[in-house]
Amino acid sequence: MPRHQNTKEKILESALKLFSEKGIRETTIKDIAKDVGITEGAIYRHFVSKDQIVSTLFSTYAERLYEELISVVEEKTLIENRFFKLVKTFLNFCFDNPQAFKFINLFHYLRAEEVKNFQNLPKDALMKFMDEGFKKGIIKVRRELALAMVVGTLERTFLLVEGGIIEREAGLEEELAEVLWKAITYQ
Amino acid sequence: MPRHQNTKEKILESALKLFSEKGIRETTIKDIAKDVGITEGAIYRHFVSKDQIVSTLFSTYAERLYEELISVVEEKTLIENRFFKLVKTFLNFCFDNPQAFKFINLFHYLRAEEVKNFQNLPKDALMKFMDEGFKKGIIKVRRELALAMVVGTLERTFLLVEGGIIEREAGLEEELAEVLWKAITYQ
Amino acid sequence: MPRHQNTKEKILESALKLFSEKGIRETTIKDIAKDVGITEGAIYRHFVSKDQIVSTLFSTYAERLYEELISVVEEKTLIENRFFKLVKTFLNFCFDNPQAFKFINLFHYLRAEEVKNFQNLPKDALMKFMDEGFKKGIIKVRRELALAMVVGTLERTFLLVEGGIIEREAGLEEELAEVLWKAITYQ
Amino acid sequence: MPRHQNTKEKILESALKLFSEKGIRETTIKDIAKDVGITEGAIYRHFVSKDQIVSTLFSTYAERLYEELISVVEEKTLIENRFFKLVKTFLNFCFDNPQAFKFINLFHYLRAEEVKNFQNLPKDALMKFMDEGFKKGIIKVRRELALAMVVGTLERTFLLVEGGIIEREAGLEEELAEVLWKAITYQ
DNA sequence: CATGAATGAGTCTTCATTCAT
DNA sequence: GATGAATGAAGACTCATTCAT
Repeated sequence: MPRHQNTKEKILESALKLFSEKGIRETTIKDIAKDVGITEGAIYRHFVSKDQIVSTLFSTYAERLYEELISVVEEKTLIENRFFKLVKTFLNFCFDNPQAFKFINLFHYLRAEEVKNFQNLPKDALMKFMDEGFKKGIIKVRRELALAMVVGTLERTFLLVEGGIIEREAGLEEELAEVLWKAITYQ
Repeated sequence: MPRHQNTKEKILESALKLFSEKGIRETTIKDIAKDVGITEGAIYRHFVSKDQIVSTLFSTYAERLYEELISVVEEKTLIENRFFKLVKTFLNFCFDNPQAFKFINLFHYLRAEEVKNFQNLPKDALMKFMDEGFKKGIIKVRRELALAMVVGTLERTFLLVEGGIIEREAGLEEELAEVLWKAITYQ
Repeated sequence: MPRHQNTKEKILESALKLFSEKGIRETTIKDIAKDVGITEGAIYRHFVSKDQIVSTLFSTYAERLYEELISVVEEKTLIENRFFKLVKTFLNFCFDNPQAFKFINLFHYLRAEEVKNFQNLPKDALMKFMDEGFKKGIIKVRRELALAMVVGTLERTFLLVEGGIIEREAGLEEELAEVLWKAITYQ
Repeated sequence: MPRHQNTKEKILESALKLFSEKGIRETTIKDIAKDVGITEGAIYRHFVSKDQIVSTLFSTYAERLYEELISVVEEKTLIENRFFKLVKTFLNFCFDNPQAFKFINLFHYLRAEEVKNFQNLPKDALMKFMDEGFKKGIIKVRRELALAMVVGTLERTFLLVEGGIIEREAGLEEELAEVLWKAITYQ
């Protein structure tokens, strides 16, 4: 009868892994419990419901990505430098937390309405950046399209890397950042 | 949009609607039957299982989009013209069949492994195009990144339109096509 | 695989029996299903929840007793005759539906608050009678106490018969009616 | 009403309150522990099981009421006086320990069989009294019915007071005692 | 004595699927 | 082809009880 010190963390970890691999509904509490190495009932000492686990994961990781992005956006450096750093930060987050990133996307698909209840979403940070660039006349494409382009490209790149179609090699971030920067700032 | 030809079609139509709105697992056979206006048992006259409905929907729509794209790719016209037409075709498909497009994406998230069993996926058509453009030296960005950029941008644009963040106005397709074309062909 | 014509009735019957014998919470859906001869899932084709079974039983029997009592109360006969008939009706109901009567009492103990949502409760019929008798000056004890006396005595008599302490012999109703009538109409 | 002497007493107090308010099965060990201000495990330092708490409460209060009643029954005073005192004692117990009285009744409904294992139940004291009165020719109604009448009336009066239908005013006991005494001793 | 995490056996409920009609 | 009652295998959640600390 093991007594873990950090069961709550382990539950979140296992849940994230399973949710991102199989889907939320298709992952059972039993699956999670088994992965953690405890019994189903024990889960409920740490979370009141499966849904709370789901919400906790979403808000945790969505906010974490937002924080990382917004701190770059708010740096007092040249906008172009910040853009390059932003792309790097975004992709690093994806590759460092592939399960979290997939889960965030899945959550958006399955709980579109619920997403609106959360604040500080990653796209808010990026939108702020596009806003600034557009107002300063540096970004030429209107900010919504610039957002779609940057987020869409980075997200799809990540998925293609995951799918084995793109190889993750050094310099990928710079390559993408450069292409994207030109794309949104062309004269 | 076909109108209630026969029961089998109606089932697929209702299922697609519900799957895209609520998710696959969260839509029951009863939900579908009720939406069609028949009873649960009747569904099984037309499909051997819920899973068959899911697979049928995926292959139908993934293939339909592929067909539309490949027919443009294989046209004997100037590559730039084909690119503009490709963007238009892709976005038209999304906006004409938003449920189908959302469902295809959802399927990719929940059944990543299964997707590999299908042939003629939309990305294959686009990949073929990028391949040609890259070999001809017109597309400068390597084809995988060009694919990520185009697909990602278009997909994300659709989602932002759905989310009410981008407005769908006339000229949107041209605007995007232009930006994307420049982005992947910059010298 | 038997197909019953009146499964819903059988469920109510089995549930009433088990609830009155063991209590509501201590009777499981499985117990009921087993008693009916079906599986647990089948219960839910007829009732949306266990609670609906409970409520249905309460309202059915509470109302049935009320109907029987009120029809006597509203007869156009001598008040004393009506009283005798009322006692007989009440006891007959108890002895004919001992499970229902026990269940009604149990429900009162466990769901006191919920009882207030129901209309046409047995006590309302009796209260109406006491009211009339008191206003006419025939019943001397104030109506609330008369109600307590009559209901309390009859209920307790039933329970003592059930417990084997009182024997249910012919004339019991008249004996009780006589004593109670004297008790509430003494000069 | 004793005030928090020791943990064991506090547990019994909280359990009695919760059982009478919500029911036995619907009150959890955690509920009790929280009400006492300790944790679940601590309960088991004082009682081997939830059931032991239940039994302890029943025997404690059933016996307490029995003791109070029997001591009146066995007084060497005029039978009529003792009857009046008996009614007062019974009602006082109800009003002073409403939770205990409700719990005793609930226990009777849910554990009818088990009740037979207990000795010195309240009704035994009253039965002894009725027996004496009947043998002496003072009580004219046979003792079982007299018991049903007295217990039923008092119990129902208590419940109607609890339900807000009868007001508990000074003299209520005498009023009831008088009516009941006449009822069981009429010529 | 007390804590509270964990167990494990339920309990209610859901739902894809079957099948008698 | 259609119906809808029934099955049966989960699934989420509960809770009395145990036990390491």
